[in-house]
Amino acid sequence: MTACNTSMPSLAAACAACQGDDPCLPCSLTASGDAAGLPLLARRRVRRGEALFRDGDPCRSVYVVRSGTFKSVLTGPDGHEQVTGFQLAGDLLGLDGLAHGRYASAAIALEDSEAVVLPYARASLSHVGDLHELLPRLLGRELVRKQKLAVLLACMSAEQRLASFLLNLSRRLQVRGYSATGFHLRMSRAEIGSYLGLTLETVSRTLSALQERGLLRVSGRHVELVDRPALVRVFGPPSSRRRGAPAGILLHA
Amino acid sequence: MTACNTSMPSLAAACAACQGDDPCLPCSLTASGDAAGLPLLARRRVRRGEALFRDGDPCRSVYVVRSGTFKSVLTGPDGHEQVTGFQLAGDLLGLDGLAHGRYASAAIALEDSEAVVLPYARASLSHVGDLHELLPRLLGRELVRKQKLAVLLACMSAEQRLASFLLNLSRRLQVRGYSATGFHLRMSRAEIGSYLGLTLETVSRTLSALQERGLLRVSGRHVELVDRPALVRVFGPPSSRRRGAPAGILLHA
DNA sequence: CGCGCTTTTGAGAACTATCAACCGGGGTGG
DNA sequence: CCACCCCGGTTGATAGTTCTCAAAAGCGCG
Repeated sequence: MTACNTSMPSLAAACAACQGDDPCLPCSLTASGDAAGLPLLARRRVRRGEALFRDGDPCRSVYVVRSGTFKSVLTGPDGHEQVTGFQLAGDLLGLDGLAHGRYASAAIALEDSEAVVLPYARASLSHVGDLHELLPRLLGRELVRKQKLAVLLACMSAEQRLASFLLNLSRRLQVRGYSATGFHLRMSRAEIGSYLGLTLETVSRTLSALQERGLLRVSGRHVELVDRPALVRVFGPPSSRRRGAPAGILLHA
Repeated sequence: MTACNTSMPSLAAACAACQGDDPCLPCSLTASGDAAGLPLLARRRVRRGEALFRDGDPCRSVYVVRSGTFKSVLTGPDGHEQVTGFQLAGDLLGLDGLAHGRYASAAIALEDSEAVVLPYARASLSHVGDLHELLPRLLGRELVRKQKLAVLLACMSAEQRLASFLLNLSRRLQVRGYSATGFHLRMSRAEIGSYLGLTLETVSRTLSALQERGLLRVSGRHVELVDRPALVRVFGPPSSRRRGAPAGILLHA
């Protein structure tokens, strides 16, 4: 793990979820609110299946996942759900509410989870280190991620989407101190499919196919990445990418 | 056009590109840099095919399109391009550079264009009204747009993608004072396809099909939206959406 | 222990990509 | 001035991927 080059020296210590050289909200924030002389930050416990907030709710805070897993979902009038993201410990939630003052998506806990509340009133924000400083960078990072997701959806095959998803998840778990090769999916096939623009059957079938080829092993929601290089090579031959997608624009990179 | 509820009263006047109730960078900014007591802002002229900036360039400014049209593109090592967006007058460019200090995408002019430079040094930004205040909202808005694009790519058919694209373009042109029913496409079929995750052949075919059904008329790059209600109805029957996509999550909404 | 939900697997259909040929306009150069 | 070429767009035939519908198996949970 590389150093955290955030502009918040008071929060820079003990940054465990800092990925690469990106600025980040250090884990110290999620671990103990009053560390480094910060004011105590409220937390919210959310049980599996419950919502941290719903789309349409007025946005008065953004959140940092402290523990557990969330999914971000858009809900249509007909009740159908579209998953727009999965958030692990250290990830931000609710940034899309900054646009119009109302959350654009709901945050649902995929297991019993906890989140730190970052009130978005200007006065409160100034208290939280240089969050005000940092916010554009964090938002920019989310923007880049959504952009990568859009590219993935625009030009990757089902197999490539799944490989990208698993490699991305693997890396994020590793950064948090979990195994990079064996892990437990907290989301259903249907949720994965919704996120990746595939049906749950295609997700299941594609996982089976990857297993058949010896790239990984799946048993229900447990996944073992057996042959990581081969998984990366799924994107390899430029001709295997649909519509000449730029390489290196991958979720896991 | 509704009122511009920006928090920048000094810039709120003469806001022509303000869409709906979103906060915006008023056209006054793009029209005359020194209006409302602002410092003169630099402009850059970019000729058709030229780059305002390229991916990888250090990000020291964001831009507002003053006139013309741009495309945002990611370029792979193999030279293939992936279009990630189209920007018209008043739209922002370069926000994805705020993440890591380097632009994630290049901005290429689709016609002779001009852009206002907003230096991103803190000192400079403070000069530009409350841009510092406004930035999170603008970024949030971009985030929501990219999210909608991802949803579109995840669960819409080719026909729905095209309809969404055209309706969105129509609305944006209308807001800028152009005809909402007849307009000129500044981008090629290949660029549209790249953006929408389709091949250029499918774009062409789908446009022909929509014309065949009398929903629009196309001749090269000229488009006439003949039956707008029918175009909206393309999304209508929930069963016609792939994978139960949430309605109302459309680009043109 | 049975019920419901998730997952797997199959067969067929639908959609879109791919390959290929053709058309048309605009600019270039003879 | 005209022929030619190049580029963008259109259209056709075909193949491939993914969706849809369907049934059965696995698993957790009351």
